[in-house]
Amino acid sequence: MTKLSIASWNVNSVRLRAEPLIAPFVAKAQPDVLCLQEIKCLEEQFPEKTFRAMGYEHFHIRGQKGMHGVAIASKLPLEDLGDEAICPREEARHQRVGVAGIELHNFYVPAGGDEPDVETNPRFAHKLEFVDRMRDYFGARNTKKDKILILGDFNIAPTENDVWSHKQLLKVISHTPVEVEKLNAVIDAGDFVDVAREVIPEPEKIYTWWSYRARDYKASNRGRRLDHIWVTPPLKDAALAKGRDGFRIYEPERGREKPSDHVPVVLDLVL
Amino acid sequence: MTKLSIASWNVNSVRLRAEPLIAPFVAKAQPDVLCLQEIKCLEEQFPEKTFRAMGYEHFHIRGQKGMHGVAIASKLPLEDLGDEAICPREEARHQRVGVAGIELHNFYVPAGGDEPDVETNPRFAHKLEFVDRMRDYFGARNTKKDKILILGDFNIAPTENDVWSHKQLLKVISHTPVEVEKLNAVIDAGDFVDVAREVIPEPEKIYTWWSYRARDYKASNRGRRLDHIWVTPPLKDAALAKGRDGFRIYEPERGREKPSDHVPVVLDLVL
DNA sequence: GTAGCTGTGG
DNA sequence: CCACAGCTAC
Repeated sequence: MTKLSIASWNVNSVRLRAEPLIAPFVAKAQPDVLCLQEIKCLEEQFPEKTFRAMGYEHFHIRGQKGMHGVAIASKLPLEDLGDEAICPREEARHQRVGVAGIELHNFYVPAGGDEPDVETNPRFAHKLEFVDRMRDYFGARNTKKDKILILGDFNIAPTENDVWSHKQLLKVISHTPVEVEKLNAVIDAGDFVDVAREVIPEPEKIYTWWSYRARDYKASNRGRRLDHIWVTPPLKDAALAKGRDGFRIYEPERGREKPSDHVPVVLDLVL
Repeated sequence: MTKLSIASWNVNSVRLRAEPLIAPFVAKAQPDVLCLQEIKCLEEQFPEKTFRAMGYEHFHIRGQKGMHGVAIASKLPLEDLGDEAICPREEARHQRVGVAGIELHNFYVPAGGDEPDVETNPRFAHKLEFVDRMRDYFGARNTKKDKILILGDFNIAPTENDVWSHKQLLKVISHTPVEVEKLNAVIDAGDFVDVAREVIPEPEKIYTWWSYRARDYKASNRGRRLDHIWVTPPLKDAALAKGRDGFRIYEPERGREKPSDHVPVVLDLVL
């Protein structure tokens, strides 16, 4: 019976957030594995020293100049499982490692631009194709037997209670029916358990992201649940063992000085 | 017998420095009049509120979008003496006010670009013309009788001991012979007293600026004296009354977090 | 609103 | 190295 705690956080530039935001968070939350999205730097620019000072010795980084990028910092050794066909390596939106006997996938799904129309907006087309490739990949895996945990910024808020206003967001990318349908197809293809909704059932609202554009994110509270942690059936008991206490959304991080627009989500697995 | 203390500081963006850099400096040094250069904002963007909180109620601002710009914040009333023909108002490099019976000029002399050649570098030509216009202006004034104080970032280090290496800077704009000659012509034309060199004689080194490009400004100490305070003869006794103690260069300001590349210089006048 | 980019200016 | 501008992206 060991506890493994895994965090996911879109930090919107790791170089800007490491010292002032991520380090204080880690001092409190102490996750064993920290999965980041939108690191916005090349691998060689990742501030490893700062993370070593926080107690992380193992790294797996997929970076790009200035945009996107994902990284995993871990207290436990990471096993390189090789690249998968979900997106080209240079897109720096996906990485896969083995940790503590679990296959861990960290995703930064494309945001998709403004217009929810694949004819006029190639970014939206790219987003939908990306999610289709996730579906195809996990559909081809033996997810009923393999211990797989996938997480990250999926940039889609699937249910009515994952957004502040279902009605007002139906035509806003992140909550359009076509995106929601495709995300649910990934769930079905991989037999995934959506941990957040398992421990915090509908109709309770869940948000992990609040736009920078609001003057006071807390007052207007127009959030969305864009960040997710899913597990395959062999990990379901481990993920739900601690119930609601085992899954935490660190909402106060949104209220810090110079915050990310996303907050960390953390899952304690009891293995 | 009243004391009037006047500061000059090229702050390299007043919006960025007001709260974190200028306010703490003012809390210590308490100058009555604060003359700034390179405010890098329009008049309406000047953070007057922050300066009011520091005790300054009177303002005279010459701003431009993003570049250059000079401003005077004062605890004593400022008299608008009107614009002078030294540079077009929109260039935002010069202002003139009356304060405590003194005519005060605040200058931001053009930097002059890289190549010290008027044929190939129009910025250098502009700088030399600017200094010529200073010479012509003060040459036409009755400087033997009028109480005039001029200060600011003159962007010229006149003497060998105003730079870390006379030899290495002879062809570097700020210390070329043609610039030094023209700056000395302003001194002569206005019968000015160079207060710093009066109270800190040669060969002592004096610097007010250290490049951002040095990794450690203090270790390499490759400074230049680009910021000056000069007075006409009727103010000489007032300016020198306190001797060396009356003229201070706040060098530690260069070592702060996010500093300007210039440090403040302050003169106490005994009137 | 925030943070990258390239380019200019210092 | 630093800070604008104007740009793109989220």
